Amino acid sequence: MARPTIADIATRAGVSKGAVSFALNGRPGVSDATRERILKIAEQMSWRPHSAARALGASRVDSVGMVIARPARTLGVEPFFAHLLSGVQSGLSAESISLQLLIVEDTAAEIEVYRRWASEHRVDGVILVDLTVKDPRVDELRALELPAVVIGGRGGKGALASVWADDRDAMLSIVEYLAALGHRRIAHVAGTPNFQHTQRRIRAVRDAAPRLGLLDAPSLTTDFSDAEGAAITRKLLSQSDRPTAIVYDSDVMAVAGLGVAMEMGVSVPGDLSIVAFDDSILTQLMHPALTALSRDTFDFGRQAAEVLLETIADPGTVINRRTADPVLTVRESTAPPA
Amino acid sequence: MARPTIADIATRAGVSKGAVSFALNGRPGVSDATRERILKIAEQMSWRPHSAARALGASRVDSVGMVIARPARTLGVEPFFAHLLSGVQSGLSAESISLQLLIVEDTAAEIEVYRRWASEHRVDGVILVDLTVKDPRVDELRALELPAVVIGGRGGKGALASVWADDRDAMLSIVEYLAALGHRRIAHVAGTPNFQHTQRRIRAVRDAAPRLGLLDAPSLTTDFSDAEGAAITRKLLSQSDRPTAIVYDSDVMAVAGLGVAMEMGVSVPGDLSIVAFDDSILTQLMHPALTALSRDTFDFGRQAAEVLLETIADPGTVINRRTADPVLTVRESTAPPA
DNA sequence: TGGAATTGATAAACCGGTATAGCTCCCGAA
DNA sequence: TTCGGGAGCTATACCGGTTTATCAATTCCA
Repeated sequence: MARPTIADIATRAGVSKGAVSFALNGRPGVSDATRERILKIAEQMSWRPHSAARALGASRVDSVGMVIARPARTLGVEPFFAHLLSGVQSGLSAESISLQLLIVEDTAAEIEVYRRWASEHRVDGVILVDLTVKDPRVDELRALELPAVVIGGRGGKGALASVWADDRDAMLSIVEYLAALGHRRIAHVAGTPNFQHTQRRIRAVRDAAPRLGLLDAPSLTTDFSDAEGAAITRKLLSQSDRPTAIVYDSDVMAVAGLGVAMEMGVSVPGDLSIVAFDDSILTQLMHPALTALSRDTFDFGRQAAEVLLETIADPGTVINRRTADPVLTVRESTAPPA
Repeated sequence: MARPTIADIATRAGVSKGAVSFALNGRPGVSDATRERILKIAEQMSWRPHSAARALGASRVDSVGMVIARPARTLGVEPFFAHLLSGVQSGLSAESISLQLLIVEDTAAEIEVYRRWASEHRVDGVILVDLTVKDPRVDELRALELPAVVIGGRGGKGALASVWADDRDAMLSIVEYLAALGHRRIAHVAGTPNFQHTQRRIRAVRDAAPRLGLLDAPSLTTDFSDAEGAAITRKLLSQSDRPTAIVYDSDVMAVAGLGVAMEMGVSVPGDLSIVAFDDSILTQLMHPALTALSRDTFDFGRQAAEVLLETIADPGTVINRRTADPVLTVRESTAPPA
């Protein structure tokens, strides 16, 4: 028989549907002997619950969603999301909860997706990335009463659950490392200005500058694209008092920056040190290989999944979990200034 | 009222549940006036169908699945999947069908996922990538009676629906281009040997060699990783009669190969021409920028989604749709041999 | 020993839709 | 005038689970 139902099992076992349901879900109401018998029959018939049927009765669908609002063009290159996804899945697979992934163009579309998911009961909760300042998604999700966890940014005033790493400390460790090498003119090619993590990193650079005796430490924002990363690098390196070190907020921009430096005849690390705030295979493929800040992105995803499941189970408590600190991996692109 | 049901609408409109269902689904059974009235009320109450309820009655869940069986480590770098995903989604969004994405370690795990999805009725169909020779997934899916479409490889003897591009012609165009430049010693760093597209590309190179008067045209297989791409390049460039041109089956391997060449003091394109069989931002970030074969991956995904939906609607007919031919984008990494 | 509490099970309602049988009008044709 | 038939709608079964009310049989305790 294809796709048996609990009614089939009940018939075969000579009991009622209810008894079968109790047995399969390990809840009281049947004797151990009967439970044993029912389980064996279910196993034999290779029964599996019909997800829709279960979702209709109990009101959970055993599925969570994740929407990424970035143009697909800038998305693919970064291993970040692939690692994050794998991590999220490993965190979900234990409970055999499935993941719905959606890539959309902008935040408006993303919010639209949340509304649809909520009204169609398609997901039990969602995972948020790229939190911005005064992010409209936070209020929206609260209004929809959709459990959520924010990746990489504290939920802020107890709003949403979150999983985060200390961006500030990480950025400080980079700047301090460069300062210790002797650099005094450090530039920071930052990401999208309204992302919270961008702001935190910019603030970290600004705060550290006087303490470390930096002559100049401008943070220049971009849209995270290789094109803008390259353009800003060109501008920086054309200045009369050009920086001796540049910190990039993503590995892709760092690679683009390296290309510009080579093109302009600026030797790396001789004339310019380069650090990427995010590690991946990309940075290792380059010549010279790039010094980069490594985060355990997989673990990040895994923990986000865990926190989300806890939040779904108990929407009352808001979890803010801090993950392992990122580590600076020194490679060939950094050296003392000439 | 939160989350209204059709019963709520029925009450408000003073009609029965059935009438509401007819009206909302645009089927006969209600007058135009009544339909109008019901639609307006549904709109006012911002009603949306409960996906589980709908899935239970009609037996479709309006959701399709895609499993990628590659270690996450090698996955992220390639923009290929991100573009493919976006394309798939754009093809699905028209019918507001959702996508379940899963990244697993190997084919065994992938098949396990299909079994689960089938028995739990979680998806209406699946999209297959990376078809291998004698792929076990084909028989499995047939046994599960799960509609499927294969991306980038003809389904083979009418088995599964497919969306494919002509790998053979594409590879021929690359080799012919290099031969026209004057290259006679061309190497091919191929991908995983048991992938069907790998075999097709290898065969194309082998068949073209004598016709174009190539002295040597070895195809060397890899696991698609940057590490193996680099290792094989090192070996090739160490030979006494080293190739004057290398074709790589992926952009990541081409980038790794370029790195090795630079490291060994082999100038590109002076001493060595490099072509990547797959384009992305990566190839453009390099110096020199890599000549690469561009495929419209987004469109590929979109068409796969369309074909899958047609297959789900009518499982009888097997569609084999050929997509636009790939185009060779010539950049700085190719030139006549020294 | 009788009544209360517990155990093991059943029948039936329910979740929110879809599908179908059937009922009531109303119109036109014989 | 009557009957057939279609339009418009209702009532109800159904999908495959979960959950609750109910009930009989047993155990417990005073």
